[in-house]
Amino acid sequence: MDDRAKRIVETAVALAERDGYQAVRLRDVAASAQVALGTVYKRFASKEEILIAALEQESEKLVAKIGKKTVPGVSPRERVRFVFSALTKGLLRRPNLAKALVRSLASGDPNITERVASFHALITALVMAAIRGEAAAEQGEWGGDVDERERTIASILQNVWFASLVGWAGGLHDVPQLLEDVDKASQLLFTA
Amino acid sequence: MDDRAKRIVETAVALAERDGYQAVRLRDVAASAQVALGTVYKRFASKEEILIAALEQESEKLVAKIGKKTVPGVSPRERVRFVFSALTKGLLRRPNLAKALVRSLASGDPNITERVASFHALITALVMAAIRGEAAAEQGEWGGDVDERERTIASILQNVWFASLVGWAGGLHDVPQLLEDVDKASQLLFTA
DNA sequence: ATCAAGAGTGAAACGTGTTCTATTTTGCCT
DNA sequence: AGGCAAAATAGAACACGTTTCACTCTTGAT
Repeated sequence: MDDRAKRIVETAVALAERDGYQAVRLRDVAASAQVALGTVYKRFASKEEILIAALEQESEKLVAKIGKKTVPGVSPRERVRFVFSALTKGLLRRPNLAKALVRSLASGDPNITERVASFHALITALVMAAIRGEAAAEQGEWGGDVDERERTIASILQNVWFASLVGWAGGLHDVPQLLEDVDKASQLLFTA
Repeated sequence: MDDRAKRIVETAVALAERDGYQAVRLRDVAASAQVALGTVYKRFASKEEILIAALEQESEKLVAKIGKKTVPGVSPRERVRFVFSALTKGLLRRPNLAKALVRSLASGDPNITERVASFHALITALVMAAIRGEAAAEQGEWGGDVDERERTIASILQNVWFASLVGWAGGLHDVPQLLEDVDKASQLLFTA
């Protein structure tokens, strides 16, 4: 990502953080990033793509921080709870930004499918590491076998988390509720 | 819902079915429903609200059909699979419409929170009936105790289904994949 | 140093969701 | 029937994502 692209994403993040999705007006983004509107569209195909790039950036930061050291907790359930709690709180620390990012993630825009899949993979890796009680591996770092059951559980938990995020973004429930829902799912899945 | 509102929703459904979300141009909806644009906005606050009304209508039809008789299957897992399969196939029989409706459902628009919650409640009721092996009850028809564990499982499955629908809408995976993901979750949850 | 190609720019233009206004129609009360 | 308030209408107007255009600037190969 070149300099201009970085400025564009940064600006979009700043605007989304202050006033949410609709406040990310591309004319403002361009002006504030000291770039012409055409340049924005040379770098990004749409507003969604800018926000997905922002999500990538933010989530990579978060995942790097969380995945750096071994996740605390004596059981998979505790470790998973820790990871989702850290992810959620990290993301939702800036609620307007988070809502905007979740909205893009859930937009169903076919042009960002791959990016969405990457995000899912990133979270899944983190959750699987938590289940095993390891530090999140760099991709392919550990040659070990991938336990299918663990992958399934991680994927289910991630789906529950994602659906809850969407619910939170729409005002359906608050963060403690969200974390409890994920934890209840963990509880059931890990006693199976 | 009065006559005009019905025509508006019907028209929106027809347009979404033919060419998807972006094809639901409110000027066209108004023209095709023989109504002025202002009248559309007197009935519905936004395009999302029209589509959510359509979702309500469609899902109520589906749920009525599916919930009418006792769900077949000898285990909760089988019955749940049947219900989600019926729901999914019923909804996705018109893929463009389904994508548009899922998109509205996932939009995170705070103005439709209640409607989204109703939808969730509807599905949850259906799934809980399937878990118990009953015909889906009318709300409050049976005075029985609400098993918290069953509600939790139903809610988790619904979240997995919803997240998968969003993934499907974005081209992340196909229907068999979606159904298998929900079934895998069932399998784990019901052996707990 | 020159020049062609690509990148960037500012501005206009377009499409569609949403809002607003002035006018007309409708439904109802007496 | 006459009159009035509410609802509907046609159409303009506005906001913002997106596209296009004509022009200028940068850059890298020769």
